[in-house]
Parts: sequence; structure tokens; C-alpha cells
Amino acid sequence: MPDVRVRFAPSPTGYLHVGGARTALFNWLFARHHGGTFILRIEDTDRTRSTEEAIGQIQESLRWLGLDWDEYYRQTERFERHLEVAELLRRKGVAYESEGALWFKVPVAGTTAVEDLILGRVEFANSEFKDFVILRSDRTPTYNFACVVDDHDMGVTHVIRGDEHMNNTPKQLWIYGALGWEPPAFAHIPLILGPDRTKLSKRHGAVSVLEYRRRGFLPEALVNFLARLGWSHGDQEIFTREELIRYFDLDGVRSSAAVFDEAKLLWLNHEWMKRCDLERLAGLLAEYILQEGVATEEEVEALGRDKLLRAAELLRERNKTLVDMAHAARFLFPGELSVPQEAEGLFKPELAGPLEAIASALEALDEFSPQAVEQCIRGKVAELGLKLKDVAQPIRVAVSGRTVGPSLFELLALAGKELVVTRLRSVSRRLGGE
RNA sequence: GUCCCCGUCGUCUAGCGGUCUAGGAUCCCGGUCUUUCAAGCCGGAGGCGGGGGUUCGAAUCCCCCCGGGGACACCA
Repeated sequence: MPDVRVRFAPSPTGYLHVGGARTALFNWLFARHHGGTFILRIEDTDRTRSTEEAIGQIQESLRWLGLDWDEYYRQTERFERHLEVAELLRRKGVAYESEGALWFKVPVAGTTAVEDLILGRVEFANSEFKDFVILRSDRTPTYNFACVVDDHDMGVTHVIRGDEHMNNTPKQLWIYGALGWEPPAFAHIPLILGPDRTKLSKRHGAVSVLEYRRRGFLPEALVNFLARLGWSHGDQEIFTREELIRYFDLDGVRSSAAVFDEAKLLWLNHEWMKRCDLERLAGLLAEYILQEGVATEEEVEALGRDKLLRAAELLRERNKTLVDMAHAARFLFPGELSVPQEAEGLFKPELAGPLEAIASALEALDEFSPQAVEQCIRGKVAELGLKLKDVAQPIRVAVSGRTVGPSLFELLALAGKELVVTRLRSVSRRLGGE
């Protein structure tokens, strides 16, 4: 398939939502798979609803997802061309002026067939359509018209777009026909639905791509997830970007709508966090710690690179998003930790002595490695005639403020001697009746 | 309402006439490991919307019904 040219053509009336992102992804993958060109075309002909801010958000979203474009256009920059073609249509007698707008004359009889790459042949009765506006009274072009002129001029070979555009296709085909232009191939991809099985929208909660970034998802996870919504390659679930490019093609795209299942996205995000380069993950962890207000920039700085790396390595094992990781990292920084309700029962008064003894033993340690800490605590526990089980959870909660987390000794080593000793003593004193 | 599309476990999907007593993933529930929780491993529950055909044989092909969605703008 030589010279594939596809485009993603969003209207800049708001943020890029995941449905649009998937359309962009499918176009991008198709272009990259075939060694073709991916065009970003901003459809801003509706000047009252389009904003510069939305354009910026769309670009930022695409960049974050790694969907780079080879060519960039704005429809408003092509108004003269649209006007020229509209005039041509009028002269040909297939368009006429009425109420200040220019209308396209729809064929009264017969049927129009769309040969869709995904849906197959779809026929429409021409009588179902009414004449439609191609040029508004303010001389700006409408979607169906500008779309045809631009796709033709830009040499678009495949129009891959959402299913909701299926009914527009006959209109566009007529315009191509009237102009004597060769239409591109069409591929209508199924919609993404919310849990209630209606078209995914704001009322379903988070739908903006940037919102997923804010919530701590990795772009590769969202890309992987979106790719698998309506497309598959055998039983494979995890795909790297390179694999998606290698395997993606239209024949793997289904024709039925798919529900956006956040539980699966979370699973994928966890998988991708586990696969993430540690240096990068540590950097991201620092960013989210700041974003979530878990610690200040100075505190993160003071923690140091090594500990941040180690924290990322340990915390990614049991957290599904970067935001969760950031909150789980709270104990690495100075300050009071709140004790979870369900953990209050762990702190029995008779633990006051043992905890103080353990704190003192740990304080005497020269090296605060996981191994050293483990040896020290196990030794002390045996000496006190206790079992590790008796103190493990109390220590964990005292130091981390949580009942769940990394291996206790790893956790203590990561927190560092100072925080560990301080927090153990604080709890011990409290239990001692002070 | 009209037109168009769709219909395999709750969800994402494999399946493209026999290899399907329907496979994988997620979610859920057990077990295992263990200082906790995850992860991992083992096991379990859970589906071809219904009815007619065609065929030796249908999840796969055809028809009808039902169900769901989308579109019906001087928005895209």
C-alpha cells in the first residue's frame, strides 16, 4: 500500500477525550505501519466554539501519548480555497444560494453505497437526505464540505474516523462526485462507550487524556489500553509501541462498540509501571509527589536520588498509579503520620517496652541496610522472647502510617534511621502512658 | 419516529462451518507464599440475546424478532 496518507481532524472545542485519542491512535498506527504520513488537521471552522486553548490541549495530549504528526494544518487557513471550490460547485449547478447560505443539492432518487473497510458495503437511500449547507451565511465552510476539500487537497488516502460519521459519508461522496474527485477509502471505527453503554462523555467521569495523566497513568498504558479497544492481535494483551506499529492494521479492527473499563486500564498501568525504566519512574514519582502535595521540592531534593530510585522500585510493586505511589511515599518525609483506624488495635500498651528496645538497637546500627535492620530486629525480638509477627505490623504502622506496603525491612531501611527511631519512640512513649 | 451500525463470560476479546464439552485477559472468589499488602503460581465461578432455516455438521452462513448504540444543525 504505497503512499498512505491519513489525518486526525479534531475540532478544538474542548480537551481531547479518550475516544478522540483512540481515533488519533488508529490513524497514527496505520500511518506508521504502512510507512505513510500522519496529518494533524485542526477543524476550527466553527469560530464561535473553537479556542486556542483547546488547540494547545489537543497538541499536548497527542505529544504526551507519543503520537507525532508529520504535517499540520488549520482549516481556517484554507478559507479562500473553500470559497473557491464552493463557487465552483455553484457554477456547476450542484449548489445554490438560499437564505444567505450556499446549499448542496442532494440527488433526489437512487441509493448511495459506501464501501467501508471495516463495515463492508453500506447503502443509503438518497431520499433520506435533505439539501445541506456547505457555506454558512458568514462565508465559512461547514464540516462535510471543508472535510472533502481538505482531504482531497491533502491527498488523504484513508479516512479513519468514528462510527458516528457514517451518515456523513454519502454527503461527502456526492461532493467528491460533483467535483470529479476520487474519494479516499473509508474506515469507520466503532465507538467507545461508558459503563452505561452510551457514547463516552463527560458525565462518565474522567474522559480527558490529560486527566488520565494527572491521575497518574503512564502514556504507554493508555495507548496500550486504547489500542485494545476495538482492535486485537490474537490473545496478546501487552503491546509495546513498536509491536503496535508492527501488528496494527484495519483487518484487526472489530465493528462493534467497546465499553471503557477502567479496572483493566489500572491493571495495564500497573503492568507498565513494573516495566518502566527505573530512572524515568523515579523522576515521575518525584513529579507526582509534588503534584499531590505529599512533600515539598526541598524535601524531595533532600531525599536524594538513590532513595528516590529505591522508593520507585519498591512502591511500584503494589500501587497501580503514580498518584498512588506518591501517596505511598509519604512516610519517606518528615512529619506526623496518621494511624489508620483499623490499625489502632495493633498498639497494645505492653508493646511500649519492646518498641523502645528495638528503637535503641536500631539507633546503634552503623549501617542501616535492609539486611542489617532485619538481623537487628530479629535478634532483638528473640532476646525479648517475642515473635517477629508480634511486632512487625506495629512497627510498620508506626513508621509508615500504613498497614500495607513493602517488605518491612526494606521499608525501614528506606525510611532511614532517623525517621524510624523517632517514630518508634513516639509510639512507644504514647503506649507507655504519656 | 426515520435511517445506519452492532450483538461470544460483568468488561476487553480469540473464534472467520468440523480441531469448541467456546480459548485468553480483566474483575470477583478460594488456595499457596508470607512480617502486611501486592506480585507470582494453582484452582473456581461466569458467555455464543431469542426463534426459524441452510448443512452430515453452526458461535461461525441466511431470515425474522428482540436488545443496545449512533446519526438525523448555517457542530464537528
